[in-house]
Amino acid sequence: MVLSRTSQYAIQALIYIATQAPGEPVLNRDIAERLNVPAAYLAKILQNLCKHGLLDSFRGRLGGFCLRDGMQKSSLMLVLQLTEGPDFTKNCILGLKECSDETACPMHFKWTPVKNKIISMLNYMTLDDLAKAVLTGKYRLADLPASAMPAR
Amino acid sequence: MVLSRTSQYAIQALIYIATQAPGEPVLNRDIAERLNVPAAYLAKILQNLCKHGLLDSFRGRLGGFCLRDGMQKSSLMLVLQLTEGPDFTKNCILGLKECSDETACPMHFKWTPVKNKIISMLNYMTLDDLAKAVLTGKYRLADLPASAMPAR
DNA sequence: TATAATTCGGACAAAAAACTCTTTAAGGAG
DNA sequence: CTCCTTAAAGAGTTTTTTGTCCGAATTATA
Repeated sequence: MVLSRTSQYAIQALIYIATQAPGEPVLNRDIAERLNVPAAYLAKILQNLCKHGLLDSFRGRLGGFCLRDGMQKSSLMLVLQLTEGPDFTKNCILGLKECSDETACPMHFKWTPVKNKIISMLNYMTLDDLAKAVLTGKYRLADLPASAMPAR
Repeated sequence: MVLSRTSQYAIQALIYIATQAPGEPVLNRDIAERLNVPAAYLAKILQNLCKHGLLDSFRGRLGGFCLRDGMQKSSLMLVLQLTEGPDFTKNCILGLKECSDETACPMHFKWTPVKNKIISMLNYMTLDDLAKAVLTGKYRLADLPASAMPAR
């Protein structure tokens, strides 16, 4: 339901970076390990976020990724527009090319208000908020690794 | 956003069948043409819906597909559980294997109420309702074919 | 300057989703 | 019984998404 793996990885990684000291580059390897996602794939995703200006990257020793200045306040909507495409909220739930108040699919008027709830939620939540939530220790950013699973 | 092509085709086809005279089998070919979707692919989808008891199918002359008795009242939720898998509403938006009120991802408590809106909408809408809406002529079940596009 | 650590970029591979083709079985009508 | 029409079933193809690999470029430090 709802998000591609790429988007999920992107959001997780951005939140993780936002929990770290700002200005201190975070290693792709560390993020991947922490989130338990494939490092090489994650690297591609982070590179893409760099290109779009959300992250800064640094090569060589002491390199890594960090949030570009000000981007702690980015909404999830902004992130998803980068990973899912600029109009991922514009699509008709039944896949019609044309679906608007004037030329509506039979679900349109029921779906639109629900979609608007999703959109406001995504606009409302920022990386900062989510990072703060994680830092309280009450929330999980990734599944526990198998090694941390309780012995059955 | 939200649904696979397979699910979209399934819903469109079911609504279309529900708009036709009950008990009169509808040809796969006709549905595909009407909805402008690949016929061979649609056939697979309809076969699957048969296996799960939503449709009845008949071979040979006068053959085709029709809604199994009573299934006009099926909710979209039921349909989607067949096409997307039985717990497509259970997944964490960030993709965590474990995400519940006790072990929550940082989006969990914001996402859950929105997800519940989606779920009630899907439970609420039935094939019958949607078919009736289409029959008013105010809604479109498929994009206009290129041939029906206004000359530029 | 040499070295080690890191991202970058491109090509490649595997898996999943979307879609096609071909053959078979079944049913209705002449 | 035969012919035509239809869905069923299975294998195969294409496209997209996800994931891997490797060599090159960049940077800090010794």
